[in-house]
Amino acid sequence: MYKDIIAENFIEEEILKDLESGRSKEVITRCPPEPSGYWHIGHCKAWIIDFETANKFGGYTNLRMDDTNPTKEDGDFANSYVKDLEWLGYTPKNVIYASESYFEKIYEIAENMIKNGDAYVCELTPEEVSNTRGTLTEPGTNSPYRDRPIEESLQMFRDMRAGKYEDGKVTLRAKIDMAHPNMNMRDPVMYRVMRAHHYKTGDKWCIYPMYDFAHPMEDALEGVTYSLCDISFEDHRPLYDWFIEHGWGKPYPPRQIEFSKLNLENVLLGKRYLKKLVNEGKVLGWDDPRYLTIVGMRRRGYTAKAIKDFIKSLGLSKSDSTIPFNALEFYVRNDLNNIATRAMAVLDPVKVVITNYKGSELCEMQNNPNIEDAGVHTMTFSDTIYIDSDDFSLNPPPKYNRLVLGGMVRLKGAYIIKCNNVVYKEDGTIDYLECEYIPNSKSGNDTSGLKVKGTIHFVSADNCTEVTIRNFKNLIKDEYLDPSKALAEGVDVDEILEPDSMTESKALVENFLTSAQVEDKFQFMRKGYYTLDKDSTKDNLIFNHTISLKDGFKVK
RNA sequence: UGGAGUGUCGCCAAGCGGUAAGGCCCGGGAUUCUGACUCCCGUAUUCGUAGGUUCGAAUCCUACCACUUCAGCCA
Repeated sequence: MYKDIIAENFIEEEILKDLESGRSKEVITRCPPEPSGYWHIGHCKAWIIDFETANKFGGYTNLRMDDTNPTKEDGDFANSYVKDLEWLGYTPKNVIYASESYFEKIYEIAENMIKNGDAYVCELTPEEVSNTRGTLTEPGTNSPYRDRPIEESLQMFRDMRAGKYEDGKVTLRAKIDMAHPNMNMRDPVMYRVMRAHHYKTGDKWCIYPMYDFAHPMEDALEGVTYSLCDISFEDHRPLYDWFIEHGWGKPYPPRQIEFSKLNLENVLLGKRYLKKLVNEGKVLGWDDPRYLTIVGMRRRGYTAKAIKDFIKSLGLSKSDSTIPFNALEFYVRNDLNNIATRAMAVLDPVKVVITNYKGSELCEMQNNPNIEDAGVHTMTFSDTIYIDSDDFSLNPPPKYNRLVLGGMVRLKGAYIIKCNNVVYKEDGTIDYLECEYIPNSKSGNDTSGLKVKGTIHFVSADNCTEVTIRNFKNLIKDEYLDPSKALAEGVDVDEILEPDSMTESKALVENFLTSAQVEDKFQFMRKGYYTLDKDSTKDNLIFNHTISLKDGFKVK
């Protein structure tokens, strides 16, 4: 059944080899978040790989909360993952809480390992453990408790569970090799004493397994065959394999394979920094449209398809890479172009009076010219309209084919107009433009024979509503390609933040937009893509500027 | 002489001994009632460096160089 599968990346190649050699029989993966923060685009890469890989080989993926540290976790996060995954279009086969499903079994495995002489209870303090670990170039030294009798360790471990030791006093350690060149193999801690209320298991446990021990056991107990993770766990693989061998020891063991993580230029992803900005009120929340969290991107107007297409376009490798932000934007525009409803919106209005026209009439407007059956909606053309200020110029640059004094331009979906006069206010600014329309030039019925170079958008005074637009710039100043690194090096948060990265402005939009629902996506013609924000009220619609259209017009 | 990993176009990335895919970005052109979309065309004599093996190497061998990463009772 896998014979006709063609591997498209190194992970799939490895899987294929395993399947052929009989090392594994099926492809079951897991997406294992620790419920301690919101997901961002970096996590997305991992989840996409987990789901797409399993799916390709006819397997499945579980969502498993890797909740082994109660001091950092919260059930609300766990719930958010289920929602995020659903939005991304992935359905986990099972939603599992490691604490709830595996803690008892992992404990049993630990006892067995003690009995087999593979683990011992150590009474070194955290500081002593650290001091005896050695350095990158020097071996560590054995714990004085390393060779205590098995029976003694077993009893002490049971006492640990029974709550007879204070937090931090004792640990269960794997007996491996304190001189191992890989620091992870120098008798790593398997269990620590920690009295903290767990969001799932409450106060049932006062000892909790460490990630390095718990993860492989969870994978094995769950039947996961491929534990795909980012490259930072590469050094842990020997330990993963050691625990599988000494703690599990059954056929078809799970295999960990690592891939490089996603880095984006100029984007802040560090959990603690995102949290800091949220707490200090510098952003709207975890779902701030400037954040690359799943909820943030969603609120901004990015689509799940765009995010997935982007990540898939990157390919899969183990080399360090940092992707320019515009690579993501390409896929956002691409998808939005296909699904966004077209609408007219004037962001900076200039009033235009059509001197040879009275009243109003309806015009048809395609909802989406790229989709055959997207239908049309009507808008009105009348004697008073608004156009955008940058579509009119008194001193036009070369090749400017919008409206100029004495020139003609087409109003998208309506008539060709000619500007005859500019009426000024007392302060010298433009009050309004006097234009004439060409009667037989209506879109769809144009018999004027006129050819105009430009087409601009407009909104009719009798058919428009004022709305609020939220405009975004990158949260981080351009010069900080790696903001997390800058922060880690001590640069102040306020220094790396782009001032005024979110601004509000007003716009005049077609009336039909008043029936838009939150997250509905529109293309404001010739401007960009906008999404209705959840902060909208009946009287004040707020549109988030998702992304601009590409602008091929270059002055000079 | 700690360990592990990575080095192919500005950014990603195929390539798996037979003579450098593709995408993004960029440049040029066509089309256009969105200066969008779409469509053409262009962009590495060269694969971290130096040797070697071979009829033939980005692919094999040797050495070197650069970068990333690991010393939580975090995950």
